[in-house]
Amino acid sequence: MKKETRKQEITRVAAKLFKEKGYTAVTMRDLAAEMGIKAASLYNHIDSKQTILQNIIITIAEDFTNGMQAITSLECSSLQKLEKIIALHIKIATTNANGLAALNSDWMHLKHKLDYYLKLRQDYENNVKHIIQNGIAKHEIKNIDPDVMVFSMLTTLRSLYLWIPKKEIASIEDLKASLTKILLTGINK
Amino acid sequence: MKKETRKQEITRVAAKLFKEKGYTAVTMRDLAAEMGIKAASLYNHIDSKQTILQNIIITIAEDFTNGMQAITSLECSSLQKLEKIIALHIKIATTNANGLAALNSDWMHLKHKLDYYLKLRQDYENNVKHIIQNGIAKHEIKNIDPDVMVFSMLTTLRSLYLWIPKKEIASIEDLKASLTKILLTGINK
DNA sequence: GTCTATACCTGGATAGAC
DNA sequence: GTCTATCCAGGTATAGAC
Repeated sequence: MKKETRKQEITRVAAKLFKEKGYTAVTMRDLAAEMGIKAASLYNHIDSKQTILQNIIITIAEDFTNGMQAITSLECSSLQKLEKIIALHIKIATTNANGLAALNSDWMHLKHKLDYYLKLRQDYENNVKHIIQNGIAKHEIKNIDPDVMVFSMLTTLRSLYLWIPKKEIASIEDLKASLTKILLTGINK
Repeated sequence: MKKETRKQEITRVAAKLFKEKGYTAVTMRDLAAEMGIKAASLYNHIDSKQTILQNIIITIAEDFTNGMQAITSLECSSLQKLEKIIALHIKIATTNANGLAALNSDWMHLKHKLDYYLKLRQDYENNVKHIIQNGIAKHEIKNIDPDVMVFSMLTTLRSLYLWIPKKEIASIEDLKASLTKILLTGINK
């Protein structure tokens, strides 16, 4: 593990504050105080508040895109692919819960890269939908409105960042098992 | 339907803007412009930006609390109660999607009533959990970690406001049916 | 009920010393 | 790499005329 650069440290601390109060409500003075320095000093390491947000969000969005690319190229059933998607979300939520919060709550405050983000997000959703549609066609998945399935599954997975930090590390595997059961087989006995 | 007061109109328009940009990013000038008046004029009808947020959030939180109270006092199975909860969320999301957005994204910016809101929210979650635990005890519901079930179900339902405005009014009943199937019986055939 | 004018404060960001 | 000092834009809110 390489030593964290000052820029990375700022990005990490910013993500934590963004999660607590939201991008707009966090001031550069707040961020500086949390780092133990003055606001002006931040600008030796970063260009602007906006680029901090950009770095946080785009990094994660690309992580999801890469993860999805790996999954779609797998030779396996639709249900197995959905399982891999659940695992992908759990992994990213475990690694970077604060960044995910910013992605989920503050993406609309992106400036230059807003369109790029929206495209990555749309592509990702389309991929999930295609997997589900394939599963329906192959009679692996119940014939329910695929849009509702995508919505239900992705909103749960996208909210994991709210929840995972409260769990013990050891129980992440349990969470994965429970969540897979709930999302893929339902709770009705 | 009574005619909307100016205060109600401000609250409604504010909720719409809060949904788009978040509470902190919306200025009183933005709100005034959307109303076609000047910022100073708003203060003849409302006390502060903060009380607008408060009115939006607390009204909805109390709607949920009242709805839950009605459900818990019903004499029916746990699954039927969960179905009623789904219906409650769909109803409120249909009636007031913008207000729900503020509740979900901006509750942390409440000042005086933050603790009150958090209590209502916690009580609500506890009620859902008890219903599920009862269902497990009576073998109506699979024996999966009830916390994960509550999380999965409520995060989906809490996000409905993002989704319902995109649907046709006529398809709300379809949505309810699909969502009930997905949340209560899963998608695995 | 809305306006203009304005008070007062806090935000992001820069300049230049150390 | 961090500091102090500062700029200036834009925020909430009030006073008082119409």
